[in-house]
Amino acid sequence: MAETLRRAPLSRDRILHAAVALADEAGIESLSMRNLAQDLGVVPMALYKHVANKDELLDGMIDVVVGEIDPPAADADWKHTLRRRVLSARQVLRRHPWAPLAIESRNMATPAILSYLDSTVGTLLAGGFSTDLAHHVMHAMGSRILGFSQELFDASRRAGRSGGTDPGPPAALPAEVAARFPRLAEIAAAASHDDESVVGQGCDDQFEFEFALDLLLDGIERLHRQGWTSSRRPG
Amino acid sequence: MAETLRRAPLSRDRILHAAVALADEAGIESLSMRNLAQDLGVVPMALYKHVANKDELLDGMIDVVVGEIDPPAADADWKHTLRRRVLSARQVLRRHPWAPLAIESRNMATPAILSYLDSTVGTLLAGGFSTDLAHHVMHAMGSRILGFSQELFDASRRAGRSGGTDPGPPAALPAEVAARFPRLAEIAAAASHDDESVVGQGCDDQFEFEFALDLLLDGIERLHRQGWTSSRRPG
DNA sequence: ACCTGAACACCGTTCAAGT
DNA sequence: ACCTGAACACCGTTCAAGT
Repeated sequence: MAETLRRAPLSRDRILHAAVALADEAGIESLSMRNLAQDLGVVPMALYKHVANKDELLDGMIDVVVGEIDPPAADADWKHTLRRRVLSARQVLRRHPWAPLAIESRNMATPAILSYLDSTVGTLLAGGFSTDLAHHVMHAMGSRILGFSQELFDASRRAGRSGGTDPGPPAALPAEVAARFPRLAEIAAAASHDDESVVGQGCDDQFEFEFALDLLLDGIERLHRQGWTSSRRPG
Repeated sequence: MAETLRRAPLSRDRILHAAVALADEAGIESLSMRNLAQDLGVVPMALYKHVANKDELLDGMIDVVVGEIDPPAADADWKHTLRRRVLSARQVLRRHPWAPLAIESRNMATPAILSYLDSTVGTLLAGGFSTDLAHHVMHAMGSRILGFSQELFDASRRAGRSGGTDPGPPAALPAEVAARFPRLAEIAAAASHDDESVVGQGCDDQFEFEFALDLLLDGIERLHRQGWTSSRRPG
């Protein structure tokens, strides 16, 4: 009897939150129906009463994450509203690092994502954007609108960990890599930008994210001011 | 004897190209060591003489794909050189639609990717960029520098396929989705932009990709002309 | 020494047997 | 009617047996 009372009765919501917690703590590769069931103190097949299959479980997890993003503050202009919301999305994704890949690997937009995108479009239209420009802007922002960093370049920092020990901080690039790719090494060495006290710390992710975000937002603002339409390319 | 002569002897190269072909044709989810071995007319364990494990196989496949990207043409200015190369990368990825997710899911940059990034940095530095600006530009371009479309928004087009039959073209959004997300429907309806003959065709992926690419390149060009440094934010 | 079949430790999911 | 253990059809990879 103690075993059956140990936890609240199973529900879709409890399953989804347990799955998110498992992915957060152990990584998405540890998320199996069997592991999840064990975490919940339940037999694996019990999960299938609440989620149809693993894909639907992942969709539900994505909706949980997207639901954590702050709603748009309606008191500011479109640019600040959008900027704040994207940065909020980024903070959410930092708590759930598995989410970007999970979202990209699903081939269907979930209701929560559609709702998020819809209200973002609303921000643009309320800011006076034509439907035409709003459309292209949504494409141009791409997954960055959900806070994705999509740091391909970040991978170069991890490029050296082939050998055994991993001593010290990831300062610049390993010597062998730096020798083969000298120009990568050159800009990596510039990574300790205006923060003087931080040397060989690697990149400031928040700075890089805002740099790219503002580059896009400023360009979008310029097109908007110029009354851009499809017949004229940006520039 | 006929069986043993049926194919060329196994090699790492032959394995990698067979794996790329399998992923291209049947999808990355069909790529298993067992399926790949069968395609090659070989016992599964034979593969392990040439690749250490499946992760190394994926790394090798990524290098094959990245190797198909045109080298930079050295005769133009940085902007056109970069633009052409990114568009070349995009064409390559369109032939290998599994590659973006595969690249993002690997946590280590492969030699071919590092080489690609290194020569791209070289283009920027040769164009007179400071190492500082070149560094942030690489981050801002992100995976788009490898031709990634990262069309999150594209997913909304596929949002309606829950029911059974799938009749006709994906014209705008399904009625139920359009009703719940009216502003998404509004900009989706604007998708048939200046091409008058195409109605309800969905988005022009190439147009959207170049729109975003040029938005970034134009913004980058502006910063470069202004002699941007870390102490001043873009804008 | 080389190759390879069987085996191991997992998966997601089906299905029939048990209550 | 509901729940669930065993089973099925897969994985990637180890390992020992066979040549």
